[in-house]
Amino acid sequence: MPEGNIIHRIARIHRRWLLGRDFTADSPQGRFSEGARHLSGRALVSVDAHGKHLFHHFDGGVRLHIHLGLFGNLKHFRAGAASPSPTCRLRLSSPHATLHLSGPQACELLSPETEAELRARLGEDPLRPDASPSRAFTALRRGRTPLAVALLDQERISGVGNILRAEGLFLARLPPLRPASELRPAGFERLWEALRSLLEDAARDGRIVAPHAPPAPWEIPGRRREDRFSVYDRAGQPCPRCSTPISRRELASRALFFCPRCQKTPAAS
DNA sequence: TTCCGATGGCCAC
DNA sequence: TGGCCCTCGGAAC
Repeated sequence: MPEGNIIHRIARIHRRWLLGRDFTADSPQGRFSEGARHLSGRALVSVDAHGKHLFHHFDGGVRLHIHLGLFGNLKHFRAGAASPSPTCRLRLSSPHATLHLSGPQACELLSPETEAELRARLGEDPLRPDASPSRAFTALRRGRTPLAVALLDQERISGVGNILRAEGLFLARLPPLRPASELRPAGFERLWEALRSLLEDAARDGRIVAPHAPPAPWEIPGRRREDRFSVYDRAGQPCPRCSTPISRRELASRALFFCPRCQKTPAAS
């Protein structure tokens, strides 16, 4: 269940282990049988992540686009693969590794033109080396929509989901409900750096961990997932900076978490 | 065993 | 704005 960090992590793993390998493809679930036939027998040429989207290019110019959505899951097996679940949409197998994709929002083959159109609509991705903070700043400030809503708009900035939005705004001490147009350069710089470093750490470690979180390991009894976060999913619990109870509210049908005190003013400065 | 919510996003109204 | 899609882990019985 992915924000951009997971997508980049997957892309890095695939680049390291799978580039140049020949794959056979099938669709145990049957919903991607036609596409799998086109992929089968081809070598993986490149893997790219942009925001929450994955682009795998195979030889012969075959392009696979994957978007995991809310439920999608991509498993890797470097040796003996488990048998695929009945919902496995796409299985890619080589002697070196096997991938099982289930529950994706998108799993499709794209023409070069369609892929270009899709990518042109995506905003700056803080994890991409070609990301332009100044373009992101301009895109984010467009209109009077609340900053917290603008952050989830993948056409402005891509890769940020509901957890990173909450944690990023908290780290940058920005008021989530202020109009995005009021965001000042200093506030944006704090936000961009917060998102970039949260994403980078999470892409490396495989999960989002806020700087205020207690030290790992996370698997010890009694510890809950939300202990990794500063504000996300922590309504009513004390803010790690000022001990004010964390607020939760519904915004555009997504839950928003923030500290009502230290994310108040000095506004978007 | 059942049920519900979730790190997303599309489409119709 | 609401409905819908897709899957699954953990909470609730």
